[in-house]
Amino acid sequence: MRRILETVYSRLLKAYGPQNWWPAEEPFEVMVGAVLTQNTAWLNVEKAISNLKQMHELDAAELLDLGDDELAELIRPSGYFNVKTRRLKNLCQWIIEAGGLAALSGTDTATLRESLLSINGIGPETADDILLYAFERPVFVIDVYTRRLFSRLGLIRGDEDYETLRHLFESALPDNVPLYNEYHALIVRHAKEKCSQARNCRHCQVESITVQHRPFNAG
DNA sequence: ACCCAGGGTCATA
DNA sequence: TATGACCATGGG
Repeated sequence: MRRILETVYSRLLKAYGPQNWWPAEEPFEVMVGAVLTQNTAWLNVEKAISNLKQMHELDAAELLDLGDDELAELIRPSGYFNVKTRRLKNLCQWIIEAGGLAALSGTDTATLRESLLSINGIGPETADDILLYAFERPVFVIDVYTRRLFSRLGLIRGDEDYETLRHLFESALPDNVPLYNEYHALIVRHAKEKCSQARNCRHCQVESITVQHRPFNAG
């Protein structure tokens, strides 16, 4: 498994180059973006974050001071604005109660993950985006693109539990934050690629991998 | 005019 | 446990 995952990674990297995620300037902006991008095109999230940054310093206390209607209006372009207003405030409240991001950065990864998941509106994927891209913890993010790519390659079925897949990838790969960072970013980059139907497009360079069966006498 | 995008929660069976 | 409804904008 490890071998094939490294092969896929190297092909992705060769096809698309480093993606240098997350597209944000600071950890709190990563966290906000992770909530706003739930089932939403990133382009719309950029508009919402741009609105927030124009009107306010981007920090938890500042967002909590906004009225719900005011915050909702600012993040309107990202869709689900009423739901996301609640979720953002839940996240901000959690940060404040914990004593800020600096205090949270001292928490071990498993505890931090459980704590994030206890926030209403933060599910496994959003939590892992935050853990990996804001707190720089070695957590492999599972999303629909990950399921789609690796089920196409015949490595998974695609409908496994989130935790099942996360553990599969994390146990097959070394704990390596830059690797997990780049891997997930490349999967998303790859998913946006439209296959031109022409042979040798970048999409097919990645997905045409043949899964090698281990010879019977190889141990 | 349609379709879906870097999900998650809640109610129901 | 497992489906289904719901949230909502903007780009292709």
